[in-house]
Amino acid sequence: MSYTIGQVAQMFDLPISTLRYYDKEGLFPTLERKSGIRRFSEVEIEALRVIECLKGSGLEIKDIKQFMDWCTEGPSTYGKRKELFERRLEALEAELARLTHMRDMLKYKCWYYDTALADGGEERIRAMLPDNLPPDVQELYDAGFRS
Amino acid sequence: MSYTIGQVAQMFDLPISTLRYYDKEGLFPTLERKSGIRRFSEVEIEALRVIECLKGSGLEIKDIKQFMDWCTEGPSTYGKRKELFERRLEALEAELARLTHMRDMLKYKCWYYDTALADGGEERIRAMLPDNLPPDVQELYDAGFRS
DNA sequence: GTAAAAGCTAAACCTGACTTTAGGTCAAGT
DNA sequence: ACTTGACCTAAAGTCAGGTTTAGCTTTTAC
Repeated sequence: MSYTIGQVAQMFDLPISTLRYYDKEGLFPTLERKSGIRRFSEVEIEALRVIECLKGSGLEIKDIKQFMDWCTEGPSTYGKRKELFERRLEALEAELARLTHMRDMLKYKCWYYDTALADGGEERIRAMLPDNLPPDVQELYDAGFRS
Repeated sequence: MSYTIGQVAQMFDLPISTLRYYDKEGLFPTLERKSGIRRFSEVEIEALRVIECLKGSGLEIKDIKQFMDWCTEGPSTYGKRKELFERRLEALEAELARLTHMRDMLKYKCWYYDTALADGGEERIRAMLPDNLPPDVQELYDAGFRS
């Protein structure tokens, strides 16, 4: 069973141009053609599932291509694949920590403008700073800034 | 007290070109000049702290400019500023959820290749799928894919 | 007073991940 | 046979967020 590019585009809700772009970037190393027309098999469908996943974790196209090539190359590349995921996991955990911090900052800003709006001015809040904030807001404050 | 562009670049460890770019994009609405040369005051220094923070939370330059303009405009814009931060907070929480899911997927992939490497092949893992994984890995599996 | 260092602008260039365009080929239905 | 729709390529365009370049002017140090 094989699919045309249009069918695959529908299945994954992707523009056709994106599929052609992925192909051009080498993400479907074993993609076959019949008189010039691409025929996507289960292998490419599976590859696309992988691509969506890896993309979502922040990998760049060239790294995804590298991974695909390693998969084609066989068991001798298990180590490299593992390292790729380990590096990505480390980067993603750092990003999660950073974003968690940013979320606290944003919560603080929401509280700040909520209060300013209720007060009609920033004077009362500023008088609370930096040590007389409500306890739950105090926790957020360290992530904050002053504008 | 005022600073030259070079001094500010050093303070924030930013290229001079970036500061000029921010200025061109309108991020320093009250920046003064003396015979053509920029003089950064405390206001701009504070603006830069804000910029770094907002950028880190994922705001685009044009939204940061909007925020700066609202700050210049005064208390009548508290509501708009609050909404900006609320929208950003919502987007960031969605992103955090997504990345947490991706982290689990990556953990699963690390386990997968770690095991494949120890086994010298994927056969044993594949025989465990999808229901006979170790309990801690099983938790990660729902986030996984098959390659 | 002069030379080097630091500042200035406009405009072109860069990267990543696509998208659009222009012009041509292939396949399916009538 | 012919039209229509789906497919093809190469190359150019897009967007964000800068960076680089070329050619000036201003400031600083001696």
